[in-house]
Amino acid sequence: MTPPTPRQLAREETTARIKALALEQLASSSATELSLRAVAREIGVVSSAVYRYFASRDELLTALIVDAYDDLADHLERAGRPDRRGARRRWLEVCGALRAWALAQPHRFALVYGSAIPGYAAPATTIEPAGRVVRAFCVPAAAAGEAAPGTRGDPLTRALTGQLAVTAEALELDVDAGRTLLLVGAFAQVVGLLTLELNGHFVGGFEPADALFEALVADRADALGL
Amino acid sequence: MTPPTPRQLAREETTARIKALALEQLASSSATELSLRAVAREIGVVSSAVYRYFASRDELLTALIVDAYDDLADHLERAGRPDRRGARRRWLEVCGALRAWALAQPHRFALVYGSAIPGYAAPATTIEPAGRVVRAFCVPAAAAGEAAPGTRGDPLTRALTGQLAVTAEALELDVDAGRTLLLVGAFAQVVGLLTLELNGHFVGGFEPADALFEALVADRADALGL
DNA sequence: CCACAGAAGTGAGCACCGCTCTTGCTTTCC
DNA sequence: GGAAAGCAAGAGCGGTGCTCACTTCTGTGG
Repeated sequence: MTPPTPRQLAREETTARIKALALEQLASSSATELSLRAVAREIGVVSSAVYRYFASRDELLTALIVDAYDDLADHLERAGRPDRRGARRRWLEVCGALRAWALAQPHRFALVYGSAIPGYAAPATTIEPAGRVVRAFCVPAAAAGEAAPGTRGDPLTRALTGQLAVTAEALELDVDAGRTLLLVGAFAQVVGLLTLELNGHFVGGFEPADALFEALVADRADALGL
Repeated sequence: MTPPTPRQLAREETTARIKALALEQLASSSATELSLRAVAREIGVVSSAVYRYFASRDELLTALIVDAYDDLADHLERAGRPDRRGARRRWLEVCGALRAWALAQPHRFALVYGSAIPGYAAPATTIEPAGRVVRAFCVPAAAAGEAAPGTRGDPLTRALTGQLAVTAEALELDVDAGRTLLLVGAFAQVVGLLTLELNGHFVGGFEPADALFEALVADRADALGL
């Protein structure tokens, strides 16, 4: 392994600067308003120079998305790390961490869980870090507890059971189909709540939405037998 | 009431044409890509002429959003209209109608429940039709059934109970706090599921997501005592 | 040590965008 | 019939993403 040349170092630093500046700009506007030209202007370089680092605006966006997934996964893993707290407590805190992260940087949440950018098709690069997030979300709730969805005795269809098994497998989670179903449902609920909250659908009703969020998360913890 | 002059008629027709074309364009790209100029080009008019009908791009978007809410609310109301079907069946069909609507016109779903457009702040005009939607979602589940969230005996906080009551009041629903909580949770879950599904987060896991959706909705129906 | 390949940065340019403003034409209303 | 209001046109401003031919810089191998 040859040591990195100064040039490589410079390149990495410039790349990081571009990403940081882009993120900053994103924070004060929105995904649509990310302007390569503005970023270039701010790092004191002509717009076309940025294309040495990112082939297109979409590629920059993708880099930011991957970073966001990774950062979020880190947060969740930290909040859910195994320790003396009980499983319920840990899971509740993971949910809280997810909301805190989303509230602190709504633009990043929108980037990963908001509506798709124009023609933008998420490249395969993003699916692994995206998986890390939902894995971190599920882990504390996977270990302990007995529970099954209350599907009034209707057994899950074979197809669904299969999909659930595949998903659990892909996330390296050792949980049965019923529990996986509940976990996916809980994740969707949290994403939905945050989507609604961040987009102002709760204005006039739930503001702040802290209590609402906590009550619903507690309800899901109960259902999961935590 | 004087009869509408030809000019007024023409104006309405042009307005409708603009909206229709804009929607069409939206369907094949995304909210970001709605171009006033392209719309103008397509109806065979110079770009500045469109500003006689909508003061800005945002105003056009707002009009489309209101239309979308109204259309969705119509669909849900139709799916949930009281009849010989039981409450459970009706509510399940409302959920199904919501998903069907979203799958059939993902761009419109993104418009109303996706991440906020750039600097766009939803004007007050949108909150009433938005309310219609969630009301239609709740109505079939409001009437019958006994159920409470499984918050392990922890009573809801006073603040939350208040918020829930205000919300139920605003939606003209006669339901207690616990039930309102579950309904809001169910709505968030459905929105979350659709957000994830439409943005490709289920690729490789749940595809199609029909069975997943149905199982989770059935689970919520159980919790609601339907 | 220094020439030279390749990387980094430049600047002009293309086609597009939202939006404004002036300038005429047409319809409505008194 | 004439004034007022509505409508469309077209030029223009400042912005966007992206390309390309060009120069400047720099690290390395002979």
